[in-house]
Amino acid sequence: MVDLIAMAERLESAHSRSTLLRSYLKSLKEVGDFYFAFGRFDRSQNQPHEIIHVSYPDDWIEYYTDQKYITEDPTITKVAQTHTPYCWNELRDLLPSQRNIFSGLSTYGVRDGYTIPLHSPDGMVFVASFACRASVTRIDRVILTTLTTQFYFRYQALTLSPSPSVVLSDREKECLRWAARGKSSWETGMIIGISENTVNFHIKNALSKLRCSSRIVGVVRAICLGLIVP
Amino acid sequence: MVDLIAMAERLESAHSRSTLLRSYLKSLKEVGDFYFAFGRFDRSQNQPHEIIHVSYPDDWIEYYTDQKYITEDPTITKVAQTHTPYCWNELRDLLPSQRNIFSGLSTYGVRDGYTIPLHSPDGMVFVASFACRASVTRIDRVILTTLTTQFYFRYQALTLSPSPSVVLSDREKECLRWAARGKSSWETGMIIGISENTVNFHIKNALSKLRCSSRIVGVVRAICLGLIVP
DNA sequence: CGTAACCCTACTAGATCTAGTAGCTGACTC
DNA sequence: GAGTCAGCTACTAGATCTAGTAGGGTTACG
Repeated sequence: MVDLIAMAERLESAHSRSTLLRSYLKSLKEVGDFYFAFGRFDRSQNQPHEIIHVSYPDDWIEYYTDQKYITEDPTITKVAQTHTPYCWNELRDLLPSQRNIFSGLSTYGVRDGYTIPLHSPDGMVFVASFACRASVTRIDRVILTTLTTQFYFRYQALTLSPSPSVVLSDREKECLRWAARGKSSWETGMIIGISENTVNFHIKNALSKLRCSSRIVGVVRAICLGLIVP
Repeated sequence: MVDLIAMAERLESAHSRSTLLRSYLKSLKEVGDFYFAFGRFDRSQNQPHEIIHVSYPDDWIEYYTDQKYITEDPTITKVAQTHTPYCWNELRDLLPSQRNIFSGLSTYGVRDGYTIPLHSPDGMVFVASFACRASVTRIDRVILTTLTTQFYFRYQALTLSPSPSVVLSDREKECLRWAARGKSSWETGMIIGISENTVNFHIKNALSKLRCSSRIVGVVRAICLGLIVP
C-alpha cells in the first residue's frame, strides 16, 4: 500500500523544480507501471508550450513525432474542452487517424489510459497522461489525481514570478475596458476625453503587454487575467 | 490517522451532487476542526456565482454580510490572481478594512486559514477556504488539497452545462472561435476553406444572435455563455 | 545633471471589419 | 407543389482597427 500522504507532502515541500520532478517520478514509479507524459499547453493554440517529461519508449516517441500525431492526439486537441480527468476509453467520436494512435500504443501493451487536465487562469493547461497496461482502477485514478494536482500546484508556485505577470497602466485598462464593452476608438476617445489616435495607441500598448496583436484576443486575455471586467 | 485514499475514492464515486457534498463534509469533519466555505465565482466579476456551502458561525455570517465584507475579502477579490493554494498568513499588502476581517475572525479563535482556488476553462473559479484555530500544517494542506480537488473534479463532472438560450450554427461557432483566437476573416477562410466574405457573413449572423455588433463583445459574450472556449 | 524608463498625447497608411444585399440548397409545412 | 425558413455561399462600400513614427512630461538613479 502506498503512503499517499507522505508522497504528497514530499511534493508539497519541494523547493526547486528539479527536486519536485524527481519526487513526482519516484512516487509514480511506486504507484504502478505506466508510460506517462506531461507538459503545458496554450489552450488557444493546441501546441505544446513546454514538454516537462515523457517516459514512453524511444521508438514510440520517434514514431509519434514522425507521424505528427501531436496534431491529432485527442488528449491534446481536446484539451480546451476537457474540464476534468477522464479515462481514454471514455473518448467518443474519434477520427480514424486518432484510433491509429491508440492501436499503435496497444503494440506496447497499452490497454487504457488516464488524462488529467489542469487549467490555469492565464490560458495555459497542464496536461498529464498515463498509459496503462491494465484497466485504470479507481485507486489508480485517485492516487494519480492527488499526486498530479499536488505536483501542478507546486510547479506553478515555483514557476510563477511573484509579481503579476502583466501590468497595464490606468489608461490602457480604461481603453481596453471600453473596447470590451463594444465601443470604437472614436467613441472611447469621446467618453474619456482624448483623441481616437491616442486610444489606439493605448490599446496597442496594452496588446503588446498581453503579447497579442488583436483587440479580441487582448480583451479575452485581460478578462481571463482579471485585469478588466466584461 | 485518516484514510485519505478511501475518502478520495468515496468522493470520486459519488453519483449526485448531494451525496458528493455529504461525503466531502463528512471527510472534512474527520480531518480536523475548521470553519470553511466554498463556492464558485466568475473570475471577471468577483461576485459569487454559486455559494455551495458555508460552515461559519451564524453570527459571523450575519456580521460578514452586514459589513459587505464580500467585496473586500482578499480570498475573493484576489481570486483571479491566485493560481495555487495559499495560507492566509502569506497574504501581503492588505488594506485596513481587509485586516478587520481577519481580526474579526480571531474573536472566534481563528488563527490561520488556507484557501484553494481551482480555475475552470470557462472563466469560473471554484474557491474553498478553511479557517483554522491553529496553524495550518503541511499535513492539513495536503489532505485538504486532495479532498478539495477530488470534490471539484467530481462536482464539475456532475454539473451539467446549462442549456444555452442562444443557439449558434456550426459554421457560426467555428468562425467565432477562430476570431477569438485572433485570426482575421481571411485567415479563418483559408483555415476552414471558405471565402473571407462568407466568414464575415457567419460572424455577422452570430453577432446578431448574440445581440451585438462588435466581434469583441460577441466573443466575450459567447465565452461567458459557454458557446465557445477561450 | 544627464539619461533611462515609463506614461501620455497625436498622426498616417494600409489592413480588417461592419452593414447591406443577393442567390442557392435542403428541410419542413400546408 | 408552393411557400417558408434556416443555413451556407459570395460581393461591395464605408467605418474601424493595426502598425509604425514622433514628441512632451514625470520619476528614479547614479
